[in-house]
Amino acid sequence: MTRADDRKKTGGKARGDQRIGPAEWVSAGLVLLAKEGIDAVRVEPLAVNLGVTKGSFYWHFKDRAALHAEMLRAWLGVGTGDIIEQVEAGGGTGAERLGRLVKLGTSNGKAARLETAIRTWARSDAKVAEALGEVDRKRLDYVVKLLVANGLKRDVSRMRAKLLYLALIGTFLTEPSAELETGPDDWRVFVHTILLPN
Amino acid sequence: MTRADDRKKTGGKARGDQRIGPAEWVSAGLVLLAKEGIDAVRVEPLAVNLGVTKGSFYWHFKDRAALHAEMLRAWLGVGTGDIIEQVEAGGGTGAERLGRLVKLGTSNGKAARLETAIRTWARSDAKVAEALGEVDRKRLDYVVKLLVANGLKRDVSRMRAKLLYLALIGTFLTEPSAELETGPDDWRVFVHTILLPN
DNA sequence: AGGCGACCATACGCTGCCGTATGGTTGTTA
DNA sequence: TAACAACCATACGGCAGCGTATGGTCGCCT
Repeated sequence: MTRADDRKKTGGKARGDQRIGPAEWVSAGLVLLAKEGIDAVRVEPLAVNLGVTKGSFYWHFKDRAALHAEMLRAWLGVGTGDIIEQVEAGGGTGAERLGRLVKLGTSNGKAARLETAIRTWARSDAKVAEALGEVDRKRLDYVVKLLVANGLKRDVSRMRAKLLYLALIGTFLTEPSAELETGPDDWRVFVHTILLPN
Repeated sequence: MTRADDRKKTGGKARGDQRIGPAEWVSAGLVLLAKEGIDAVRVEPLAVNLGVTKGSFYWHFKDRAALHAEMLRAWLGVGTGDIIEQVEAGGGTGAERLGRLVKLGTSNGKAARLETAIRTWARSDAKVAEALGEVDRKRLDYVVKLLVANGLKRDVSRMRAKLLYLALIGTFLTEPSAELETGPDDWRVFVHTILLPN
């Protein structure tokens, strides 16, 4: 709307505004998904947001569902490996890695909201549920590995990892709550509890 | 639709089908909320579901927002006090009560889905967020009380209660996940971990 | 210069939902 | 039984969003 008007005013020249490709639609879609959920990810509002019209969208995508699918694919790329790689890259002992993992998992409020939206989305879309299950499995396995490296027995580690991971998801959902505000200090205590000898 | 036709076919007599009052709308609204979220709680689909038309709705409610407000009020009635009273009514030691609390909190899959939907709802509605904060505060205080009764120190109890409660909310959100399936046995271990001496 | 493909705007019909207006049907009460 | 209130159906105008059709505007290539 605005940018389109600008282009008209300047005589149709494509001044500073670059073209809108699939990546821009996906990115804007993820922002909207995080804010208002999957069924708020609609074509025309997104078009207004990007300063184009639906004509652009239906050139790059078959329909609304195609965008949703691409959004899921995009999230899977950064949702699984990124954090683990970041933690591993830092090195250090098991406890240090565990601390970094929690810190990375809890510091990004936007990523938390996005993940919650995807988890909610998974309830109405089997494809999303399946993909999310894979992500959960990989993450859980990694946490278990860290706990085992910290001296806990394998079966105990499984339960403790589950408890910690579920609590992490819990904070994602309760993010804007004053009562359940969970800061870095809280997480230090949580990790300490998780690492307690049996 | 169907029931209205039935009534016409039988000559207008109000046979077995009772009238639809505000309570029925609220109840059906909560079912839909649990299934598809707050912005799926729409007037006309609900009307079809209840076998009436919108004419009925706008007699009992001012608008859609009024129904949402009543739904929140209805949930607050059963969301806070009910479980705590049920746990307290059973008596027993602190550990026994804690076990019952977790059992009650995790056994109702429908209540879990509803609560998750309300938590998501709270992100876009300040009134809901405030009410939910109150619920969280009361529940947390109760869990802390149980942990203190079990011999844990007050500050430790606060952290452990938070951890346990967050994990509970986490299971609500991950309910239909095979990877994070959390059964009664898991919860027994969780409670055992929570009760570990510092 | 002309043509071609990539990209976007515009206009259209369709559907689902909101809230209002209005009239019909039921049960109750004088 | 006549009037009244409670309750519901029907019809309406309006808006938002979907997907399609079609034409316009760039850059590039020959």
